[in-house]
Amino acid sequence: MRTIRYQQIADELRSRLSAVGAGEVLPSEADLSTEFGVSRVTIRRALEILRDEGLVDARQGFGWYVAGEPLRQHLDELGTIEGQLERRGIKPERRVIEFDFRTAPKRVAEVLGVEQVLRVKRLNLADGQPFAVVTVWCPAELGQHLSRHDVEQRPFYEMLGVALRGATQTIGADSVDGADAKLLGVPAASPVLRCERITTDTQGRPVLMSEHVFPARRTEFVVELPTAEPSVLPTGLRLVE
Amino acid sequence: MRTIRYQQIADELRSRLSAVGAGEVLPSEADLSTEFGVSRVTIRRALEILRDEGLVDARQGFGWYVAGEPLRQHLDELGTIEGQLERRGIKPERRVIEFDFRTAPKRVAEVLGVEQVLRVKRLNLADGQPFAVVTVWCPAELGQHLSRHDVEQRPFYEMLGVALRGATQTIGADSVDGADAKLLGVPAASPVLRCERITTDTQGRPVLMSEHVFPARRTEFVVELPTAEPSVLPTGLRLVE
DNA sequence: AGAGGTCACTTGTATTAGAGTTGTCTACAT
DNA sequence: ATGTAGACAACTCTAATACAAGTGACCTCT
Repeated sequence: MRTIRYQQIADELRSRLSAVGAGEVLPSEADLSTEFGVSRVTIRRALEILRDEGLVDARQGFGWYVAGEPLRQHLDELGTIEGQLERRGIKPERRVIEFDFRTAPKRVAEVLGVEQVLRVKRLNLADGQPFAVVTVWCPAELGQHLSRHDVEQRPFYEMLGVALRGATQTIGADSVDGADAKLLGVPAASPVLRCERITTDTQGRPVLMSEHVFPARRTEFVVELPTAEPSVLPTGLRLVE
Repeated sequence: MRTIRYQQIADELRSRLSAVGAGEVLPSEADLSTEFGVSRVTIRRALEILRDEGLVDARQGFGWYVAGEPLRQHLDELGTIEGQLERRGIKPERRVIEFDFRTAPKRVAEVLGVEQVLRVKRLNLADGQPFAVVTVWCPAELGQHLSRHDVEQRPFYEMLGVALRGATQTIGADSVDGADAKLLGVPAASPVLRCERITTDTQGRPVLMSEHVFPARRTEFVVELPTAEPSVLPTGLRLVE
C-alpha cells in the first residue's frame, strides 16, 4: 500500500487546523516544506486540497489562512423581516388600530422615564395576511409632530429625528389575548411569540419601547451563533424571576 | 503560526480601549510607533482596523479618539443559562428520561445526513423546578461510547470529542404536548417556547441537533442588538413558510 | 481685550526600498 | 502519476522619509 505523501500532509494539517481560530495565518510554504522535509510543490498540493475543502484560503504575497469570517459582524447578518419580504416581492402593509397621547402604563413609565407618551398600535400584514400586532410607546415630546397618517405610511424610527444606537430585545411565549386574537385571525388562547424591545439613542437613553405579538407557527426567530458556546441550552435564554 | 504585526497591535489597542471612555484622545501615531517599536505605517494600519470596527475615529490635525460608545460586548456577554444559575448559587440538575439508539426521524436524518442516531431526552431542573425538556440527536457513530450515566453527569458537547464551531438556533412558540406538559408540570396545551438548534463542527458539518421546550412565563430570550437596525420589527424574526 | 500671525504638533498621503510570501512555470527523477 | 529542485513574477508587509493640511496654543500688535 503506497502512501501518497501530500495526502498524508493534508491530513496532518487538517488536524492541526481544528485547534486554530478563523483568520489565523499558517506558516509559509517554505517553512512547512522544511518542517515536513518535502518540497514546496508537495506542500502546495496538500494546501490546495484543504482549500478545495473550504478550510483555508490564500492571498498572494500574504499567506495561507484559516477560512471563515474573521469574526467581524456578530449578529448583523440576521437581517430584518422587511428585507425578507422585499426580496420575495411582498410589500408590507401597516394598519393603524389606535393612535393617542396618554399617560404611560407603569412599566413603560419606568423604562422611558416619562409620564406622557404617544401610543401607537398597529397591525402588520404581509401578502394580505396579518402576522404581527405591534404597540409602540414613545415620549410625548418626541412624538408631538407625528400624525396618524405618518405612522401608517412610514416606519416609526425614520420620523423621530433621533439617532438610534441599539436595542435590547426579549422574546417569550404567551397565550394570545382576545383583542389580538381577533386582529391576527387566530383562535382564542392560541400560542404567540411576544417580544418586548427597548430602543436606545446614541447616548444610551431609552427612547422607544415596543411590544410585538406574533402568531406561533407562522413566525420564528433565527439566531446565528458564530462561535460554539459551551452550553447545551440556547444562548441568551434566561429565567424569568 | 505566523503573526501579522499590525493585527497584534490592533488587538492590543482594542483591549486598551475597553478601559477608556468615549471621546478620549489616544496617543499620537508617532508616540505609539516608538512605544511599539514599529513604523508609523504599521500603527496606522492597526488604527484603521479599529476605525472600520467603529471603535475609534480621527480628525486631521487633532488625533485619534474613542468613538461613540464602548459597544464592546456583542453577544458574548449574554452568557449561558448555566452561568446565570451558577451565579445565583443554584446547581442545575439533569434527569435522563430516554436514552436509546434508533433510526432518525425524517427531519433529523435530513439535517444530520445519517440514518442511525443516538437520541437522548432529558429534563432540566433549576432549584428543583423543571424548566426545560431537551431532546438531542447525534449520529450513532459519535455517540457510541456514551452511556446513560455520562449524559446525566456532564453536558453533551464535552463528550463528543469533536471541535464545534457554531450553531443556528430557531426560536418559536407552540402549545405544549401531553408528555412534555406532564414533565414540566404545566397545564395541557399551555404555551411554550420551542427551540431547534443545529450545531456544526469546524468544517461546517452538522453534528448535533436538539430541540428545547421551555414553559412560557418562566423563561425568555434576551438579545442585544448593538447597532440600530432600521426596522420596527424584531431582528431575526422570519416568517415560516 | 480683541484680532491676527506664528509655531509645534497632529493626521492624511505619497514614495522608495527591502524582505518575505504565494502563483506559476520549466526541467528532471522516481 | 508523484515528487524534487529551481527560477521568476506579482503581491504584501514593514520601515523610512517627505510633504501637505488641519488643530490648538501661544504670542504680538493694535
